[in-house]
Amino acid sequence: MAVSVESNTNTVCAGVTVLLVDSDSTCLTIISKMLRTFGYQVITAKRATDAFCVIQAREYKIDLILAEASLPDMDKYELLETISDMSGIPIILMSADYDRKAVVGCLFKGAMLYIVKPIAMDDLKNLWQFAFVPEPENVSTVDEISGIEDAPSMESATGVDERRNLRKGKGKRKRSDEMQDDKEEDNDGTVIQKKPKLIWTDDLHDRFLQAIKVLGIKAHPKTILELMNVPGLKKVNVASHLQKYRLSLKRQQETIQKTMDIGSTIEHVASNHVLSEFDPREVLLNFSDTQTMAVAQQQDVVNCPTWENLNGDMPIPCTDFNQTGDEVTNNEGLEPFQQMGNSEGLLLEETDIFNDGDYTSTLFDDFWDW
DNA sequence: CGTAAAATAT
DNA sequence: GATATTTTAC
Repeated sequence: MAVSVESNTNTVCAGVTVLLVDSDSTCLTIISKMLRTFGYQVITAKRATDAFCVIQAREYKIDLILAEASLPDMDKYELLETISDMSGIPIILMSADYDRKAVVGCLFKGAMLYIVKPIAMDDLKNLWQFAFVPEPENVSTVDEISGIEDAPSMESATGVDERRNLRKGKGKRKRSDEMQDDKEEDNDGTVIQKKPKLIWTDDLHDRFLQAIKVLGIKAHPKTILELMNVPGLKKVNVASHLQKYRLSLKRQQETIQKTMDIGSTIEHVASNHVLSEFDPREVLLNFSDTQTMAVAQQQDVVNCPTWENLNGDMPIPCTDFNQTGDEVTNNEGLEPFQQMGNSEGLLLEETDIFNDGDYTSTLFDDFWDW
């Protein structure tokens, strides 16, 4: 990494490679552009897991990481800890909220700097300097001082952990005006991370569908979960999704009934449509390779119409159980998800797509308020 | 444990 | 205001 400190402002940062991590496409684009005008080399990632792939692949020598603090798939403390464990690359966080506690917490957890969005050019101009700050020898014991709870370890790669369930007494939910950030404070002052919301991406949903295809319509959450074999996915997640799935099935069936009542002429056409064979898309679920990341990002948008693209109604998946409810029994020797690789790509809390302008990313609430 | 319904979040 | 997801209650 040759850093040329030239008098030309624009090339001050030449040679410094920044890994930019932000789930928000617009942020990613804008900040990336800004960085490049200063001469940074920029690699982008939309999720923490993607960032980890880039780091671990070591295809690039990354000098600096600039990451959004509230990534959908991992909380900031865990992010800091994981990255410093695996690379020691200096990390700079950014966030739209000016939360002093979060800022200080992140600094104690090893962040070099915490920038509050919106990001200005001047914020980025001198960041390259952090690439040269030597790593501190012992980072431990900081936690005791700061009183910040240990971030969960990498075992739960998705940032989904049980700590919330360990709380004493399930008191009432917090009022929404207390639930600003992704954390809350316990009565002893311990900062507790909230579980990010799980997002059922097309891929995750496909996996769910395939599990159901194998298990039959009366599959139960537990078995579905087992068959799906997605790290970090919880039974409640599946149960909830199953509930919604059944609802949408019911709705479909009802509308079908109606159309059949109206005219018997179209009857057979309609049922043919509904019962069309489930489309087993080729193996697309592997997010663990670096090379698939770009593909994955595109897939999020381009993929076949399911669910999100269908106004909230789930697609009818397969013929095996639609009408009869009979289970499918040809699952002998079937290991449907074996070859799909471990799907690390659990997406939490926020899609990286701008979906029909209904909601824009929270990161840009500053600019477009509702 | 599973499901339905209520609550919350976005 | 709708919908997706979580939490609660049974």
